[in-house]
Amino acid sequence: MTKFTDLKLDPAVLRAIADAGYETPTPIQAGAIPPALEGRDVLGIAQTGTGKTASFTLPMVTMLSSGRARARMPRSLVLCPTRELAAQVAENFDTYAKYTRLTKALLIGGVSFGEQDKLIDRGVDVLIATPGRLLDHFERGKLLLTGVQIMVVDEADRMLDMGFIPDIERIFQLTPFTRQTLFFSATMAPEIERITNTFLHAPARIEVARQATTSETITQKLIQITPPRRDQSAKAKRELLRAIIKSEGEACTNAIIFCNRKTDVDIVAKSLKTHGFNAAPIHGDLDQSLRTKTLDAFRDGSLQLLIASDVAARGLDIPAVSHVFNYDLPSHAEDYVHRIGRTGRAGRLGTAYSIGTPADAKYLAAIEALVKQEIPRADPPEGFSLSEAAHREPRKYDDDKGPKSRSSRSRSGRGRDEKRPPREDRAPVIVAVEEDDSHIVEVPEAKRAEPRRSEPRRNDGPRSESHRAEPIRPDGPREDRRDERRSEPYRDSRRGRDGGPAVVGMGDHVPDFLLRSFRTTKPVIEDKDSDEAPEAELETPVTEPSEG
DNA sequence: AAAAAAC
Repeated sequence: MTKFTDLKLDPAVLRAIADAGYETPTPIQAGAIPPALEGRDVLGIAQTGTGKTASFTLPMVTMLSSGRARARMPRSLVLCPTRELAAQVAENFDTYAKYTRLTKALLIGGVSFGEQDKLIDRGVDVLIATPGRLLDHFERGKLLLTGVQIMVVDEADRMLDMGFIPDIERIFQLTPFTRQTLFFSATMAPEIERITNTFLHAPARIEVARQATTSETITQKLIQITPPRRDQSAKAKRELLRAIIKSEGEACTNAIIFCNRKTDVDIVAKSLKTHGFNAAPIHGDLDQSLRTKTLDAFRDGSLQLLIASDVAARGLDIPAVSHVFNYDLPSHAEDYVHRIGRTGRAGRLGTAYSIGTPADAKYLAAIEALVKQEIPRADPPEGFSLSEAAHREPRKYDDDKGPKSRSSRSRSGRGRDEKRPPREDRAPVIVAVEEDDSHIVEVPEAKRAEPRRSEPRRNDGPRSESHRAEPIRPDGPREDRRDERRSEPYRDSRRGRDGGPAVVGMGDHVPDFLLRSFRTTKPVIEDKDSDEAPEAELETPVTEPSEG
């Protein structure tokens, strides 16, 4: 098995890796580092949690260790979709560049320009940025990108979701043609494919899925309630959430509670605090310094419950949490996987509860279609009852629609499916979860991937016509390069079966834990009479959001 | 029904 020491990394980097306690690269690292060190472009198709960050950090530190930065001309550039991810990449550089003299700057929004300007002026080897702030600096004339030798795009598909692609294209065009590009995405949506065809040159393509093992340690439960009135739904969900947290007792050492909307993040956080829980919100509308502080508190254990939007669903380096709660079922099915993947890491046990209401039926269907598994149903904690006349048994609404929840629930998956099939360009079913991104994880040989089968694609036709935004490159017209790519051993697996060992990974692998049948377990209630509630619960209801 | 990111 390959060791880091076999990878031609700089001795200073190897020392830092050894200090961090790692010996064996993950599949994405083993696949991406050698071509990166040869100066080739890399297209890494990998999820968070595969050791992706180190797969570009390590070769970058190695390649940049000779040479020196000039004022305002960074030698390399890493683009990340969120501020937290960018900060995390920066920490990664600190870890692996500690025995070198490389300098770095973190350019993210929400913090003042002054410090960032100073660093840029002095000259940095590595610039880590979110696209908006980077372009902001550029437009202010503080930054030259013509010295960029290596450019990394991290989580490209998320950039796509967030509408960053025009910015990314622009940034590509501001950097020299001769740069080396390391490009990472969890999926290859057509738009992503277009970008890579346009800006990557004969990339080595490495594809891996997350390791399945630790997912086996996640117990999933879905608790469905049907509030009698729609405008009571939020309140009922908060009550249920509290009841679940209490029923878990000591087992819940720390948890992330995901909501779909920022307003709900605030409301739920406030509600939990009011009821005496140690809780704090995090989402994109909060001040950056508060975001950082909250995350730090959660990491060091002084904060027990983190209520989060999907800003925290992916990529964030958060220590293993005992529980994940989906206050809302996510509207993007893949986010379910990302969210519950925040628990059950590193072989520890984790529990993921989701709260469902009739309004979430189509989200639930999409999630279960994606993971090809029913989420095990569970009853609300014993003793839980909705306030007012709410019942947990689904019952009909007062309008003339009739009863709809119970019978439609189990079937809704299939039925919905036909109407709205999962988009083809979505992720292949890559599910599972495990170590955080910033660590290098040892993957047992047995867990390594089988080669991905090439999958039939329906329309390969006119797509290539859309590559008109082609920059002029010194190395000749587009056709030439396309031919070159065709003879490339690492080329796109979908275009040929004889590509050799190009693809490493388990892209279509469905982890065992999703295929085995679940036992529906009832929450264990130790003390049946535990009605005792913090006094706050009785007196301070949280203001109901105006709904509808 | 949304989140994220620039001021």
